[in-house]
Amino acid sequence: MRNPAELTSAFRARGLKVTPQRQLLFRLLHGNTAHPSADALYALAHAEMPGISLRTVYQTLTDLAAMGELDSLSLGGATRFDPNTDPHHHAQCSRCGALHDVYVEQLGCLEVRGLDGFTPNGATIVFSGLCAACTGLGAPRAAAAASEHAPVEQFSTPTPKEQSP
Amino acid sequence: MRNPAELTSAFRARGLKVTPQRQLLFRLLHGNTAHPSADALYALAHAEMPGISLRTVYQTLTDLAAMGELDSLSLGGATRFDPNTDPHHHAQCSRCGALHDVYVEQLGCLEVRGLDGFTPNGATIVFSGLCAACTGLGAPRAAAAASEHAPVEQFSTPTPKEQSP
DNA sequence: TGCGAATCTGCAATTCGTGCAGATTGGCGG
DNA sequence: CCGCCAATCTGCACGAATTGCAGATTCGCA
Ligand SMILES: [Mn+2]
Ligand SMILES: [Mn+2]
Ligand SMILES: [Zn+2]
Ligand SMILES: [Zn+2]
Repeated sequence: MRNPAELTSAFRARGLKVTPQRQLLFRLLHGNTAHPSADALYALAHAEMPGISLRTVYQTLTDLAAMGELDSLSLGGATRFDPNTDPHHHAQCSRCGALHDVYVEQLGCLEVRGLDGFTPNGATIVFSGLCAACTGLGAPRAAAAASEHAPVEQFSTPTPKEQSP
Repeated sequence: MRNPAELTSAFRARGLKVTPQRQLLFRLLHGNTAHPSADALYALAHAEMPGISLRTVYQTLTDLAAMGELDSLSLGGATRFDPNTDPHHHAQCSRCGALHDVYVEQLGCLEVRGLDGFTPNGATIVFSGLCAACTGLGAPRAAAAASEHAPVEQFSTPTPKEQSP
């Protein structure tokens, strides 16, 4: 999603008002890589603005998502919001639930069977496993971890050439 | 998941009882490719056994999933259950919500960046688009259809050689 | 500065499940 | 075939995550 200043313009342009509640959320979301839930954002927002309502957080997140400034992820449990709208995928820790961005290339080499008649418009990939912090710790926390038959695939990692943000 | 007769043995073996409610659900689920929600199954079950409780449907689905006889899918909205536990992926229609099985090969050729420290255990792919029945019809029904920035990738389809079920 | 549409906030209502407790029943032992 | 009792079932309360409402406020243009 764009920065707070740009969002301010974008909102005004659409006839939407720029309230202090919205400005706070713009700020809390910009560059946020935690993929927070509405509740998590409410906690952050509430710390800086005790009077803000959870309802307003939901409303603003919905608006931003509708404007394409946020992606929303339904992975079981509360919906998580993502300010990073670049095409990318995710890796979710089955123990702590943390979500990390993952960039996947060469999607074109996949051989897909069963799409007969279905017109794909995009695909979402979610890797499941243990995050760095949880590796080595006990079993998964959530119930939905009955993954005994999960295919342990191996994925190639491209040469880690420099990145230019 | 296994057939009703095998499940009956499996349940008895675990000290679990085989009640008429469970037998009915075994039958309704076996070979079911609709990826039904608990509610949908309850509707089917209720037609044949008016007295069955929704609670029992939930309970049985949970048990079957825990035994690895069913996979459960959290894709937003109600959890969907899948008797097909072979490793596979899904294509969901953004208009009617229908889910179709999709088999993906060559996962190993994917170049994945960002998994630093994360230990992947498996991946789930969900293709989004329009199913055969909905192709040509209006826009998506559900709200979560703000997919203006969805990457329209192209996937290769392997030679449709015969299948031997 | 004023006004009115857009917002905000608090709370009721929904949707999807899960926790409980009392009434039933499957399945083994006698 | 009979009885027992743990495993189940059913109905309902409760909880989490959202969404619908309505009255009180406030942003932003005139
Ligand atoms: Mn992301
Ligand atoms: Mn399936
Ligand atoms: Zn973790
Ligand atoms: Zn469809």
